[in-house]
Amino acid sequence: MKRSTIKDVALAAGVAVSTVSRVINDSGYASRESRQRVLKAVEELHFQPSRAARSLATGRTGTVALVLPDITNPFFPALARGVEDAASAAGYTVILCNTDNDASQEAMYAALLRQQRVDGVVLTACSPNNRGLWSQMTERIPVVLTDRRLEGAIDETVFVDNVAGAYLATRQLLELGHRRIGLIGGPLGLSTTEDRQRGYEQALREAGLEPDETLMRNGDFRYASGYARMRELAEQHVTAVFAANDMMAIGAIRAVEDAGGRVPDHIAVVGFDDILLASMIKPGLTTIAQPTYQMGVMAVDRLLERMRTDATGEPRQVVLEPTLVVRDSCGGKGRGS
Amino acid sequence: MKRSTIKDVALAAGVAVSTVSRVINDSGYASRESRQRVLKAVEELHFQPSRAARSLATGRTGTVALVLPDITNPFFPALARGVEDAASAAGYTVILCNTDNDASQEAMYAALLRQQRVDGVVLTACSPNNRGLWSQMTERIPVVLTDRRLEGAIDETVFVDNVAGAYLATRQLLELGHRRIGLIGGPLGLSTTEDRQRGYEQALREAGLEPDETLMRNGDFRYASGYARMRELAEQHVTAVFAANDMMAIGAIRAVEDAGGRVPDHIAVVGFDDILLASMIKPGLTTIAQPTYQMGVMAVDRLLERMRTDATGEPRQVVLEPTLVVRDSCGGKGRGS
DNA sequence: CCACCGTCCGGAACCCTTTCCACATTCTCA
DNA sequence: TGAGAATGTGGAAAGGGTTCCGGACGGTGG
Repeated sequence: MKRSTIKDVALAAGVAVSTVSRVINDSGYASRESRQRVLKAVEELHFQPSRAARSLATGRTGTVALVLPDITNPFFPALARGVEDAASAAGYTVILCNTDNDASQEAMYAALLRQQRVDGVVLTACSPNNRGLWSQMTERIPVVLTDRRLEGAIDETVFVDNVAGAYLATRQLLELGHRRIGLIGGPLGLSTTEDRQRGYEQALREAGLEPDETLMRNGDFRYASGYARMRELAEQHVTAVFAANDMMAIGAIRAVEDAGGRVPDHIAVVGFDDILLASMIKPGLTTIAQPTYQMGVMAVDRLLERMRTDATGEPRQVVLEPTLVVRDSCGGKGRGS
Repeated sequence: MKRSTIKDVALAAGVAVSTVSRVINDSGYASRESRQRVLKAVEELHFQPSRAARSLATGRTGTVALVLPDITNPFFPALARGVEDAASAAGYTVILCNTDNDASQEAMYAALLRQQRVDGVVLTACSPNNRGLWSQMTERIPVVLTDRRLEGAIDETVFVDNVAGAYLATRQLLELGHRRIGLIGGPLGLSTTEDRQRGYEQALREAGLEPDETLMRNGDFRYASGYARMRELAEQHVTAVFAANDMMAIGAIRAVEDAGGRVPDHIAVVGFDDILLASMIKPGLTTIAQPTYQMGVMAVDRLLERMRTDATGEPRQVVLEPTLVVRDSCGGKGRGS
């Protein structure tokens, strides 16, 4: 049994294809009479318009791409849900692209998406390397950045104020009396890494402390690197650590415990992201909460806006406010979940 | 600057469109001479064939859908990576569909995917309710099930032997001397729930114990339900618990600790899945490892196979073997990571 | 020398829908 | 009542590829 086309419907309903098209798209005129006949035929024939044909005719695909480093990193699923829910509510389909933190993989996807003619892209770039590619893409297809900036390429962005977040985290530790506070930063070259480091330094300076290079290390946002950097920092006799994301913070906690120490008694830890995990581990992780899901939703909102207006209008930077969530890992007054 | 089409290329290369098509698809004959001219023109004009037009002409979209309950559940990202890597390697694009454990949402996606004319679907069904819909879809589009069965609808499946896994988990606890072993099962109606319960009961019976209804509870695979069920089971004086997934197991551990108990000293816990988290928490979670990533890869393999052969040939059931990973949460000999 | 085959290539039909245009009918209001 | 608007409809072009078909050409074997 072949799939029925708009022609079959037209035939069955005794009208022209153009009339059928008008009815199912609710555009232009159609009498009560023919509308009903068409609807009935559609029903009977189980007609489903072909997306491909429609795309070809309209030049729009009803598809947006979500490009991110690795969905396996617990930060991204929440973002993905936000993107998908918002896109799906607006009638769009989401295609998933994991770049695996690999610039060439990312470049491959960029090419693919051009060919696919996706209507928009939500991008968390894995490195600045493909700046050219993406900025070139923006000329045709709206792109909005989440989580990270991509300097000099795309200015349509949605993310939290990372400087402020890191500042909050560090100040929390300072207020608890810590003076030797280590930093486990993210990978070099990412705006998030830089911003969070800046917030950290800013808080220190404000407290009259000079940032100390020997207390600052860079990880790769993964558990194992948090664990390893913590070991190194322990030797520097830090009493507290701010980790640039929760996975590394959790790694750090485990490193302290494995070395026979206790968190927060011997070393206090604060993270960044507030992934689900943060409240499940023991001690509960004090961290900077990002409205991650919301970020995904807003990214799509901006995308839809730009798609509607044909990408005219100034790019906009949406900045969300991070908040401090106090749990047990930093000690002091905190006694949260 | 408009996008260039195959016609532009043909013009630039001084050949017919059909020749261009033959060259870029590497099908049919083309002389060295014209091949080079075409390739040069493609290069110069930055020609990218339109996916939509191609789909329309060939009837294939180069797209597979990944339908799952919720990417936010840490089990699924690994699966998703497997699916995406395999699909992408084969030149396919993955579209992401979160059903949010909602049958009507799932039905909505089923309809959408029909319209999209995806070439295949990797499905983790959220309930048996849409059995009809999916089995109907299978007539046109290959569907392979992962993680869960969908009785009487689709027989092309890839997942682990859940009975064996649960059996392993329970036997581990039995061998450590436990006799009052609680079960925190999954939601009713899922094959995984049933199978894991069966494996649990089987191990008990084999040890001469009769499964005790009062020690068996059902959760929803989420942390909070693990926590809550554990509280109930504690009142039944269990000395060990097998939770049907890791998230609930972690909830259970936390419940024990919050009640002042210790894991595994007072109550031993074994989970199922071996999500990344399992090795990061303290105590390390003893659990049944599933080759989740691999599952995704194999699902796509099966899909491609069925797509190639036009879905003829008997559906196949791929059964992967789960393995026991011993860490700290069950006590005894285990001293893993 | 002729028949046939393999190679090469262009023309045109086809995939399915949207949309523009033209025409016909009915309404509305001066 | 008649002009012009509003409404309803069908035909056909357009969108960008793939693929079938048939013709041209050169080589090979009988």
